[in-house]
Amino acid sequence: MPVRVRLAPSPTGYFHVGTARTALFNWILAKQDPEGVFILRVEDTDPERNREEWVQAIYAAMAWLGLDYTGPFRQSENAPAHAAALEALVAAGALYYCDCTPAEVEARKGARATPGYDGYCRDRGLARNERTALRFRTPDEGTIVVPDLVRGEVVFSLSAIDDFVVARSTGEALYALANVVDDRDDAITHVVRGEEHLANAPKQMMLWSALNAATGLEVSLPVFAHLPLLVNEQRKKLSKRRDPVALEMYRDQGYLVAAVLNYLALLGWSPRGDDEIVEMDTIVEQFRLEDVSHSPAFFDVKKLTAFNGTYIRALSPEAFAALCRPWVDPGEVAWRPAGYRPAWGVEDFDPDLFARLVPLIQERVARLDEVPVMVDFFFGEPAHDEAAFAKAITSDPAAPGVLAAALEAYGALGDFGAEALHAATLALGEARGLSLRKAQAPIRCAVTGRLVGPPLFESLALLGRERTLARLRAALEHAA
RNA sequence: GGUCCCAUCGUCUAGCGGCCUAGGACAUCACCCUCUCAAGGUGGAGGCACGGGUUCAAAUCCCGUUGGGACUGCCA
Repeated sequence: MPVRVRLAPSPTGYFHVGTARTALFNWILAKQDPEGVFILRVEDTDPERNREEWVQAIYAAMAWLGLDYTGPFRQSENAPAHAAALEALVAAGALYYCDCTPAEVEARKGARATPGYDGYCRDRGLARNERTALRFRTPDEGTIVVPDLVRGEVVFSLSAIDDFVVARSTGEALYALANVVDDRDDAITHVVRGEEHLANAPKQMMLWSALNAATGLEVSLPVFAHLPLLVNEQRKKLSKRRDPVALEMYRDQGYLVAAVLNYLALLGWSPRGDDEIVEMDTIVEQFRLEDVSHSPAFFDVKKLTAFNGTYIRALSPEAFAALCRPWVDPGEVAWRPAGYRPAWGVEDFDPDLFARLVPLIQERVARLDEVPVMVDFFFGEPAHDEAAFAKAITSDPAAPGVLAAALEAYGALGDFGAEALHAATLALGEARGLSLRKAQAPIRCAVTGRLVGPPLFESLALLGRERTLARLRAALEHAA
């Protein structure tokens, strides 16, 4: 039987990195089977919380990740099937109407050892009205075994599972029911999702069987796989409210999709051998649900960033330059990080110059959003960082002499190349008893506005004699 | 409270009874390289939560303790 898996996110907020990992694992499973199918099904059955912009965010995130799927489908599209399932289940006596308000249920809970709904309306024989929700009648004793490819067989005690609601008093199906009906209709073979859903599995299995019985169908149950949670430093489940979980944010910061995917794959799983930087083909080849870790994983941005740096350095200069465009080219680009515009204008940007800058910066950034500050002095006047200026120039008694000497030596250079600049600077430093390290500091600050940056002499050569000398002069004046 | 899950360096993990004086990666420290910053190279520090079993032999199996976590909605 071909693998049929699905991602079933609800459009109630940013696309979560945890959702991305779940998507990846599902996608891998489908890829491993020549006939495998990966479905994207947006679970939009809660009109109170869903927003159209969030469903668009799901599509955008999946597109960025490059995980191809069948769909997208929306759970709301299958509403007729949900209604039919409800009807069949009622007819079969698997469901009953309940008019208890949440407050009443809460009140009766009291100090009972097993809270939750107490089955008050089970045998009241209520008819449907505008105040009745539909509950599923669950067995009071016994156990149910959830087959889980990650954890083995998980045994649940039925006494702790209360009669849960499957339809609102408005008649609309709730997640509990809709999810099962959709999985059945989509012929899902493996339900692969986060561990927070583990407790839902026995309910879904019972519903699935009841549905088969009520409809005379014999659709086989899916097998489950509950992935370890992604947690924050406090070891709490990553939350949309307090943790940086929006996938979009990582894209905005200049993380490469390949790096993100590679890192995500390592959360709960690991490739054979000592290399953690691996191609997706290798991951698809080696991945097994049985090998997935059982314990929660901390989403470590530092490690992700290190991976990203590795991926950036592995890029061809051309590919790197192309990926940098949203951050450096003020002209028309297809996409730009939220809230970001280059600090320089279209007329100041020179793509050819940027191409020549690439070798100087590619190995110096771990994220694409670090690029602008490395190259800004090429496309505009250096930012006036007074703290840097004070440190490298004002507070250094030798600085004015160095700048003046550089002005003279650089002006006299026949060839304004990096090597010549290097030699000239070395010489003017030696003349003052300064190491190159000391001598380059005020020059770097005068020309780039910063204490750190790409290699100085290559930068000066690319900047050109005229602009270099102008900035040296300006710094000298500013210092005086 | 109840149900369920989990437990190897700070972090992510390898380990599936002897190959383990526990391997790798990120982070960290030192040194080398060096015009700043990186990158790169070399080396170091750092872990099997605890207590009982089982076994000739346990990080690996069993039980318990402790500690984390998820779920417990007319949300998904």
